[in-house]
Amino acid sequence: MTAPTIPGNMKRGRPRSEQVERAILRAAADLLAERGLAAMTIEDVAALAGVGKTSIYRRWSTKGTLALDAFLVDFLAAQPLPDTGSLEGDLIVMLRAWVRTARETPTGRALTELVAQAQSDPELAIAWSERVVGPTRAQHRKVFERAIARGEIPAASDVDVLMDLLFGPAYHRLLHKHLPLSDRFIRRVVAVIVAGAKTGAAAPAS
Amino acid sequence: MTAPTIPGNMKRGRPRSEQVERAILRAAADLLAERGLAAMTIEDVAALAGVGKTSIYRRWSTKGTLALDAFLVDFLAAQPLPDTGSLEGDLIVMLRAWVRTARETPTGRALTELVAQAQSDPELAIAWSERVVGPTRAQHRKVFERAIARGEIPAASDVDVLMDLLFGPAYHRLLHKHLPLSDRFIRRVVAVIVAGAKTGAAAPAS
DNA sequence: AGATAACGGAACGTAGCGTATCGTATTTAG
DNA sequence: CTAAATACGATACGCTACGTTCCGTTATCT
Repeated sequence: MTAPTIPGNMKRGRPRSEQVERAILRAAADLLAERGLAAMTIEDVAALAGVGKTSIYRRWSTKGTLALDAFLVDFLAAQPLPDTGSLEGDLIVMLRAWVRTARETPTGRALTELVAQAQSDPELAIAWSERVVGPTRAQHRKVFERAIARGEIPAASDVDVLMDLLFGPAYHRLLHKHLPLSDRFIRRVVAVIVAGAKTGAAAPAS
Repeated sequence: MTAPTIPGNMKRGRPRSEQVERAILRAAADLLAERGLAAMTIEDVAALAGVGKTSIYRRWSTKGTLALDAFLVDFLAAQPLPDTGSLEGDLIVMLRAWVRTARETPTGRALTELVAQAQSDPELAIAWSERVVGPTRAQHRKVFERAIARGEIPAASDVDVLMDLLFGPAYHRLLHKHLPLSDRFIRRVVAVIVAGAKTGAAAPAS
């Protein structure tokens, strides 16, 4: 875009400081964990990081996308790709890890607020979809594909629907808070999905 | 509380006007449908209703609870209690009605924003739980209890989990927008739940 | 050496919230 | 009929936080 020649290293002025970037993300992560997204202000992030607001707005256009970056690495790193040998075992491990992150870690508590913010911030909605939903689902898909390869569930199973059946109820309880995300809940959700999938109910016929 | 005597009609000054209340709710519903919750301001509602901001704050403490009242009646009225004779038929009717309301009606479009707002508005969260989630689930529960009475699914089935399996995936797609709320999605979600429930996978053993 | 761009700091305009204060209108109690 | 109580519309206010713009300074590339 900017350079018609070699795209390597021909930017002119002072380069952006990686140290500044790290300080901003660190401060944002701390404030996010401490107060939540709604109470985290850009001015506070700048003050805590010891930088000017300018340096934040130069890198992130909205509060939501900054929070997403502060949230992203830790969250994704906490989502395992299990291989217990059975679909049921794998799904329980994945759902337990998600619930544990969402409920017990500081970064996980930002989960609900980011989903909420994405409803009125189009840029965040796109980033959320591309950088959280996409990678997460790509990883989960592997588990179902291994189950298909093992012959546990029909090859024609609608994996997208099965993934929604797995995490939809979990997000549901997290966002509506009507019932706890208990381990019993996890086991029963997985049991119904696995039993239903094995009958071929998620396959094209229906 | 206020009267130790007859609680009937002993309030002193000028009573609140029902006409004002209706005008506020009408204006709020219109602006909610037209612009969404985030872009709806209390000042606009007051101007459109032809009332002072005072009259709004006298009745509702936050923007969220006002929007909830403007949203509530129409939404609940659009959720049927079917009796097709089979669990699968009933669930498909209910989920189709929910999806249709959420996707195609002006009031339904406020659904995502209300859930979002409830994440940072404790009063709205309580009201949402009591006035939307509670009544909705009470109605859905009847459908599962009829299926149990008919012997379609085991009597010990965890109906709460089954209801989360039904609406969790729908909210999931609505909020994350990663995939469409298609009729095929509805049929497959229901098929997996019914098949899984019939095997007894939602019962206490698991 | 000179051009370029990021840096921290500060000031600014904007928006919308929720509160307070007015004079007016409506109702009940006595 | 009078007085107290409360709702009414209107307006002004203080507050917070956003996102922008300017400044003089600093670092890097050609």
